[in-house]
Amino acid sequence: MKSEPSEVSVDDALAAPKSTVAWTGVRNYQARNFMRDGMRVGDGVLFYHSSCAEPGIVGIARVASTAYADPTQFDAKSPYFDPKSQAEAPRWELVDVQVVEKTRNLTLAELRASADLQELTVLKKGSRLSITPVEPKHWRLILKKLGAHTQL
DNA sequence: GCCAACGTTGGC
DNA sequence: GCCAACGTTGGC
Repeated sequence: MKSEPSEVSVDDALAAPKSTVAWTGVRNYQARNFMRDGMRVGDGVLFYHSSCAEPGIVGIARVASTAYADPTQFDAKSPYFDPKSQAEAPRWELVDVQVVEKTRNLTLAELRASADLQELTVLKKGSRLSITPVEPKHWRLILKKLGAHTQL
């Protein structure tokens, strides 16, 4: 899951109550569907910093809730406000994400240089989605490269 | 700031 | 349903 550190960094998430943040602001249907249909409480998450000096995976997290309506879509003052979304039929949903471990920055350059990660969705050409699935084999490889203590 | 590679919108 | 125009993402 990508986050711009200027918005919410892994340190911001760690500093939040229970190291948990609501993953607000996803405004892409495919990414929303991954959260709504593809995630279960306890699933592992790779916390990725994007649009910054050194993009890369900076932490391990877990899905901490099932999907629910993203409140920012109804907040006229929020940059994520969606005037077309109706309270009875919210367009946008989110999950809570709990950081389990802050890791070193496994940089995008390092990911791209890894022969065994070439099929990772987020590395594919044209991949812009802020949320992409990770195959179990890639998950294991990445945790190893991160030197993670966590086993999820 | 540039720009490739998307996704969305809306006229027809 | 088509598709041009526009908007966004995100690395560089």
